[in-house]
Amino acid sequence: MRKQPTIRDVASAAGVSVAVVSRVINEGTGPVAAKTRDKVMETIEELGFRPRAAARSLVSGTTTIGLIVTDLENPFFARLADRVVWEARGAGLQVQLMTTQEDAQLEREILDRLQDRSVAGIIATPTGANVDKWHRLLDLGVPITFVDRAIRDLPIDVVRIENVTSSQEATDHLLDLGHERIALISGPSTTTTGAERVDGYRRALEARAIAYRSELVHSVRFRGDAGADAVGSLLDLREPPTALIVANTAQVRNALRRLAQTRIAIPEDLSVVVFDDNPWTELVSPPLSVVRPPTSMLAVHALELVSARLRGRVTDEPRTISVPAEFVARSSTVTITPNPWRAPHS
Amino acid sequence: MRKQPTIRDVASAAGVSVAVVSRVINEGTGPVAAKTRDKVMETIEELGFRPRAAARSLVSGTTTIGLIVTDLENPFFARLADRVVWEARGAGLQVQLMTTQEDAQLEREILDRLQDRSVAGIIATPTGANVDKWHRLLDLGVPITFVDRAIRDLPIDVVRIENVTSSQEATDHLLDLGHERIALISGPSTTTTGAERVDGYRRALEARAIAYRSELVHSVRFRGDAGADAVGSLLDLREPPTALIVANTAQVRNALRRLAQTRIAIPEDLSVVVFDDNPWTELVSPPLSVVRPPTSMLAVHALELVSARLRGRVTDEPRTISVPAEFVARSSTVTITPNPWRAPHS
DNA sequence: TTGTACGCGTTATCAT
DNA sequence: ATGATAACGCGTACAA
Repeated sequence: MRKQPTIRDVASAAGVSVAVVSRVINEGTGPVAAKTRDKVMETIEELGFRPRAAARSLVSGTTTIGLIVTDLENPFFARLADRVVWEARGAGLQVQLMTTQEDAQLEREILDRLQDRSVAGIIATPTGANVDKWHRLLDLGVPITFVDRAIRDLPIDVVRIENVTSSQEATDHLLDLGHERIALISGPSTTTTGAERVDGYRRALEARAIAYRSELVHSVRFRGDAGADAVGSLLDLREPPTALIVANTAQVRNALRRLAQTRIAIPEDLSVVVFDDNPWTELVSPPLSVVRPPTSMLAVHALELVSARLRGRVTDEPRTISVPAEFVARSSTVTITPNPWRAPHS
Repeated sequence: MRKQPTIRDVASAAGVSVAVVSRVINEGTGPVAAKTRDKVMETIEELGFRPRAAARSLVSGTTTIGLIVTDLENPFFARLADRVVWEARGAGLQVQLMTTQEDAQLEREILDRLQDRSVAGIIATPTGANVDKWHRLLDLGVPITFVDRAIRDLPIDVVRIENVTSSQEATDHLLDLGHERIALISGPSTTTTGAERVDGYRRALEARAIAYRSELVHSVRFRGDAGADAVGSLLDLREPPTALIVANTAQVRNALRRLAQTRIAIPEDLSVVVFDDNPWTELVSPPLSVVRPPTSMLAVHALELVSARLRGRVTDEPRTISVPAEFVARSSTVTITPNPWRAPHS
């Protein structure tokens, strides 16, 4: 259990002053004789000296950015986090990852903690609450970028999916196949993703003059098993849907599990489209038609935004970058057929 | 862009000394009059003062532990990370998450960085390299716990799965079903998980006096598409296997994808068992028989170990905790049948 | 080119 | 109960 050598230890061991050692470490900050530098480098190596980040960030700034996602079990966020970490490395930034578990109170604590750590920037998927905390961080000059979701009236950069278009496209696909009773399971209407996907769905319907039926639309929470419940009530409908769009990434698994427990055949009885960028969606049977969120793109853009503000001027207007999601038609969606499983009801 | 208030700002605003403010913040470190404390608390609230972690950790220690996993795209690690973060919160610890991408060089950098940050402890899935760095950290008195994998001859706590038993159990299951040509795709033999799972497989075979055939065993890397390649060469065998165990968590998806691209029917042509704790394994068709790693348990134990060393005496011998994995039989494994798809070859 | 000395924000020690 | 002040480890004007 040896004590960490300090810059002073190195200095005295090398027979120079701390200033010289400092200049050797952060090359370019001042002149150092080649010979002296070699000597210093050597002793640094020998003693295994490493400048402590804490002391360093006390005088200079931090090179750590905070990354806030809801939870890592959602493959969408897992991949997002993975990409952000990777990209950050390229930019010489550390990443402090935190998860809100979709809990506003937990998010509060996280934001406090990030402030304590004096992070240089934040990339987050906000719960929607804690506007005061966001304002405080903003006020402190911390560059912030929201990913996936946004909060209204907050001057913060946003990188998002083109939700309306994506949802509309998915709905159109089903309409093209002849479906009219199309169900939608989306996120909470308080979130931008939840609301906008319902909006896109609605527009697609309107364009074909098909009535919007509220009993077919479920805006459910991300946590819990609400996706399964929604499927349940949809199937219990007197006139069940012939197609289903699961636009709530976090609830895709639950919805599918519930479907698997019934006698419903996909796609014969029910065509299904899900919002998910998960490799498993093509491994299930039948392979699922999906709206694939451009996860990597979101990560890249988000990091670019904070990174830019980190270096550049902060006077810029908040920017919003919308990335289109790709619709991938697979085998879970087919032309509407007379619904055999509805027979028993009649 | 306001500057953060310091403890001095609070002190002068409240008309007291910094010492008092400090004592108010870390209650219990010294006597403070109730009246004074209220006054100080009030100004702290008013100014929005928060003690900076950097300055704090300069004099005291850190409350941050480093968590190193290979990558977040592997659901196993994603879940592990999620649980560790959660448990850590309960213990009042922050988590600094880093990913090695299975790259030894990257791991080196990460370990350096963790040292720079003066982390209070480390939980890691080591690549197997950088023994010198681990030794240094150990030497510095940093409590370390390895999860899932271990490195020989390093006095470090380990939380692991009972690999030999798990693998043996999976193999036994297939043997019970009458299979004799059982293929195994495992991790690199340089990793404990890779080697031990082959070992368990081997023991099961020996117990039934069935010859071990090396052409049926593939120890492949975690990264890349080696799992698919392995499946390819197994199917190209003159005498293909009738059963397959994919014991390489990271390669399960690739192996299954490759399988899906062929005309092989599961389980009719090939019984399949995979090591995976992923919800999707029961959503595919047929639902897969799996060896389910007790991910949450691993996380809990790992945190307990570092947490214990953090507070307690460091003199203890390194401990190893082995957690059994649960075998879940589903529909992808059946009694061996005459192999119809082998007919064309004969 | 090199060294000295101070500041960063906090905690802890010792007087008062 | 409170206050002054010395660390903690590093960066950096400024002096030599």
